[in-house]
Amino acid sequence: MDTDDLGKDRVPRKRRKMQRITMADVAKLAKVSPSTVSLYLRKPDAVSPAAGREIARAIDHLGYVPNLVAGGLAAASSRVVSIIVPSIRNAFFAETVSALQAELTSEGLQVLLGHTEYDKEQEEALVRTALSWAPAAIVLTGLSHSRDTRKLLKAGGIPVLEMWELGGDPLDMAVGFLHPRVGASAAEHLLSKRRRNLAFLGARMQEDHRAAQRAEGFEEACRKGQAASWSVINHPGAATVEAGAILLNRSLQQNPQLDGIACSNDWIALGILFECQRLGVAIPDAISVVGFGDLDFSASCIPSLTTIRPSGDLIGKEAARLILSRIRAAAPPLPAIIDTGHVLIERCSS
Amino acid sequence: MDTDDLGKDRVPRKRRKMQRITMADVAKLAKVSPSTVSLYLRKPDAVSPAAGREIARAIDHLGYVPNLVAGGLAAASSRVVSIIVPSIRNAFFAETVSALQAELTSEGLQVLLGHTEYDKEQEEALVRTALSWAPAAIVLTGLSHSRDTRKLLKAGGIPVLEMWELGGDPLDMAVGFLHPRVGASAAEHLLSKRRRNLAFLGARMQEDHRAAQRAEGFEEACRKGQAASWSVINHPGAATVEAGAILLNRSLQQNPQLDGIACSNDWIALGILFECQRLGVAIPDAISVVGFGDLDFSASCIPSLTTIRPSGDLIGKEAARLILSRIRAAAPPLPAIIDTGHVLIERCSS
DNA sequence: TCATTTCATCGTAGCGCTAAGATGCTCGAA
DNA sequence: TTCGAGCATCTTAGCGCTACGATGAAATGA
Repeated sequence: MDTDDLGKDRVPRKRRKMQRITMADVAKLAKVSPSTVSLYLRKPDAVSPAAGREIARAIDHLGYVPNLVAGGLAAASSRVVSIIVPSIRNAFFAETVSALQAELTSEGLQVLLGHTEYDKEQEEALVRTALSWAPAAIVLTGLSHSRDTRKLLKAGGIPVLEMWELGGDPLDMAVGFLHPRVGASAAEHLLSKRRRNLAFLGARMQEDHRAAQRAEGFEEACRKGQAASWSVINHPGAATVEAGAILLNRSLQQNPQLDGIACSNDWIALGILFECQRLGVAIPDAISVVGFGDLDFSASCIPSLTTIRPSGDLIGKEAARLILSRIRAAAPPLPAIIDTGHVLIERCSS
Repeated sequence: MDTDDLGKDRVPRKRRKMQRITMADVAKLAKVSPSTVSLYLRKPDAVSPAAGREIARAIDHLGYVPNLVAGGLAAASSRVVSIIVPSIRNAFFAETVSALQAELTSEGLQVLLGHTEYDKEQEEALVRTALSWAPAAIVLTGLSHSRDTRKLLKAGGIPVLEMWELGGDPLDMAVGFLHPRVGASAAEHLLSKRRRNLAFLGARMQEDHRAAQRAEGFEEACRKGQAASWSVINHPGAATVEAGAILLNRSLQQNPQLDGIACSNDWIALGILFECQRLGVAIPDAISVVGFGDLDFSASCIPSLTTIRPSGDLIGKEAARLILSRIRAAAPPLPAIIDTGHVLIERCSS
């Protein structure tokens, strides 16, 4: 049939013809209206069992996949939680993200991930795009953000959760612990082992200000305790096993009396263990070592590592709990702050 | 009559009054039409410099944040790439995701993350939700998926990329390497070191079938080479340092002649290093060890680890490259397959 | 000179869904 | 019989944006 002849009547614009199966198709097949399908999908109990069965059958038959983009637009909020961490390669954040995601996924929420590489401007850009998705919530790492980031988030009216750090002034919710206390615990432990010449060895502390906070807490405890000498040494690169070896050599050079080391994380501690083995320095006889993180290897290495466990997993779980309760209940924005604390695990390296 | 009718029901429905700043607000302030603003945002070169300046100023002044949800709906495709990996805690995938994301973010694409925990049904559920977002592309790990997953993806009409594995029949694009070849390389290397009683120690191989493939390649090479004896031992739990210790003890018990070990990854290898130190077994004199992964610590541990580097980073970069070219060019769906290969790095443990 | 092309800009119809309010329908009470 | 209440279901108006096609002005050609 030649439709061109009838071309004078209003031709519907050619539009990208998504052949996708829509809710209307399901509705037609189930012999109900689209809104009943929508209702069924959101609150199955609100439709009659008979209609529900029909709809379920139609969905199954057609292989219907709801379009969450359209849903998000209509509902002015999407089933997405945006998580922004410094780096997903970092075992700490990988653990937290993993736990958080497991909890959120089971509630039908998706995770939109971003990493800042410890760059505040990058973070701001990520927050901006995250907001473009009208997420159900935004999770950030730490309490320190650029002024514009704070402004964006305050204007956004979206639940915000800051994790892995406490002690400052959270935008909304916060789950984490006090990093200065971690540094202090390490120092106090070393002092209790009659170590008097201490050092805090950290990496990337110019950017990772949580590590810097641990160093500060360490120094503070040294000052208050009976330490004879103490210092903080930073390696500008990433916190790796190699960095640990470099840091150990620098610190021994600086103070041959050194007998107690706290590390900004367990990778560095492991590097120190290896380097001491290489140098013939006995651990813990000559030097006690305390790590941070309680990573996978910390219990199994030689000697096993005394370390401080921050519970990245618990942070993720608690964060998920707060977010879910906020999303469900639309609770008033009372600042919910959860301190997950830290635990010093004494093993053979101290 | 008409006027009566009009008069009485002109009550506009109360609607969630999003106070959000929209493109129309920007357009009004910049004294252009909304579509010009949209055009400017998508193709800045297509509008006149003068109009562009005005629009940019208006955006800045209002603090306008585009609504990507609406954009995605209108354009029938969102600026999101969905990445599904077994576990983000695994350093391999963390590395790849990180690289992939860095590349995609710089092109304005977001990453929607999911993890399957090596469960095919979980993967199917994730693919389903991923499709609900009408993503610009979907990235999966491995070539092996449930039948429904394959069906969903083929029907989706969305670019699909499978990574970290080659050798099978990809759905669309694939970036990875041949795992059997990795196992074979390890075996050949051990044989070249005059090791004759070999073992492949792996973890979670009932689920991680890429590790199982490496084991198969290892056995195949043993069979073809001059190996006197060989075996494959699996630890059902996760691939950790602890698992390495357990596996070493089991394999020594099984074959005290053992003089060459290949591991399904470097964590296990590290566990073997520690356990050998504990048992007083000299590496590489008594036993040669080859790992897989070339992780952070592999060059620095004692002895430094001979290992096979799979280049998770490169996989991520190449994957991003393929996806971007596909999105931009809407190229015909010729299967693009990239082999990133692997490199054996000889160090002191063999 | 007028027709044609080029270019920036505009008007507007959806994209697929949600949610407020409207509409029936059934049932019990008046 | 009438009236509401209670409930399932439907109608409809957007959500904010993109992309198609139209418009009008300037540039070019014959």
